[in-house]
Amino acid sequence: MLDLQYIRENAEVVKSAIINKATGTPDLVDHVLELDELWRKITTELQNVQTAANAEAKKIGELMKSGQKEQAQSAIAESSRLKAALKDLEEGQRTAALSLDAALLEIPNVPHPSVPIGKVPSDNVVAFEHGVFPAFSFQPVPHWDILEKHDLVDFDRGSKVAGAGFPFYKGPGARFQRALINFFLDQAIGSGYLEIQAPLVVNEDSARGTGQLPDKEDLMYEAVRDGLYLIPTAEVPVTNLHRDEILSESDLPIKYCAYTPCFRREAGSYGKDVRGLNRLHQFDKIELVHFVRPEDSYEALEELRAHAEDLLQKLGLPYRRLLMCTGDMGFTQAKKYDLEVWSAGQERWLEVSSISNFETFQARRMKIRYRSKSEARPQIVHTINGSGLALPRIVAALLENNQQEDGSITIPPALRSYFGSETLISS
RNA sequence: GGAGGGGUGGCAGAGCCCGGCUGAAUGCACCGGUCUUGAAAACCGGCAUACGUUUGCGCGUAUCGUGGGUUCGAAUCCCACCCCCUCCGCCA
Repeated sequence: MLDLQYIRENAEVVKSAIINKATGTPDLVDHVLELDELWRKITTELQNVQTAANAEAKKIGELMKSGQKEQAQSAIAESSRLKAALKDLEEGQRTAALSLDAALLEIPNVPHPSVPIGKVPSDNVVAFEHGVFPAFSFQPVPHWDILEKHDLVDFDRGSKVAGAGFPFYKGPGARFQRALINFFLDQAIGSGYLEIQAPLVVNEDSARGTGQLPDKEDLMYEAVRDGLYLIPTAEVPVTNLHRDEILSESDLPIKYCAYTPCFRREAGSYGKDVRGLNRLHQFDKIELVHFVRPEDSYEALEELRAHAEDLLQKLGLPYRRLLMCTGDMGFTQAKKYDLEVWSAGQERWLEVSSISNFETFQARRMKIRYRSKSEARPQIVHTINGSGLALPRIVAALLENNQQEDGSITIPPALRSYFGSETLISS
């Protein structure tokens, strides 16, 4: 959610943002400004009447005390008349506020000036590439063949027990996951993050706070009876951790890392995009979250990005960093990077991390503020988050890139102590 | 599941029975100052949030879990809902 005053003062900027993000019509801005004006008009009038009513009530108290009953009676009559007027104004204000809030929620975050303007994925800028593609003396196979050969993941029984996209990981497959989780967490802790174990369900307020509601409810599994949502990412509970709080400036920056399973309905996908581990309804991810002062947020974005890239480098995975264009970056982000690893068996890039600066967009909804020494009022923090990292596609890329002619898989040195051996072979 | 207690400012905690003098005592934290070589202590002053309005000082409105009601007037009385805590039971 953007600051209303900002929209008033920067209407054209916000309109361009809507156009560049292709997320609605710029008329929304005018609509918001009209509703804002209406709301303010009603509010001013309402407050004037309230002032009169308050004065009258106070007068009555004094008259009663001094025994001037007659004057008190006429004041009571006047007060009753004001009260009737208040009712209509209050109703009008409420209606105006609801419309205004609803319209405001339709306005996307404004992209940072450094974000390229574009509409489609091909407009994203490849900002960085690292590593070399692995060379093979044989034809490398996609990871689903490897998973089957070594019996690492059981998709069919997962389908039976839960549904498509809910696999069982078995033996070395499960162990490999656990190794990655521990490796990622230890790396994050070493970089100064505080480890968090978060609830895997959140309430409606939390889902709204990070922007999953109102319009992305199809993304989430819902426990209707209890009004809870299964988290689509740890970003939701971890960012909401400080909802409705005023932090002290000395608390910042706050950096959390959290491992959680993530649940996504992801309706409407098909084909090779969802083959194997490429896209699942439940997957594991380590999420990194920063709460920072506004002036520090772009530095923090690069810092978090570097932490995520460091993991890929330590795993020896060739990857590239995309700077997402306005049309492909999402509603709530001000700037976003995607990290993609090269998957040699499928010969394609797989997205494994998405790193974004939300500026005040999330924090304003959640009322996460801090007391600043230089400002009289509490300031809204900036939030930044990114995956560090999402497991399934990392598993896919590691299996595909490190496969050997004899069918075994070489484990990257950084993971060996976690996995317990140098190679993965059939048990 | 049974019984009881409670939700007040950054935190702790009065006020509620007996409605107006309470946007709210007091303490802590925090900020500024005096003192000090410096710090601590002591002392003095400031300090809820949001919105509206104003060039500004300021003024106004709302907010004591949420929503509704009674009343000229509600933190305070009534109703509903949400949440938390304690004890007992059950259980990993």
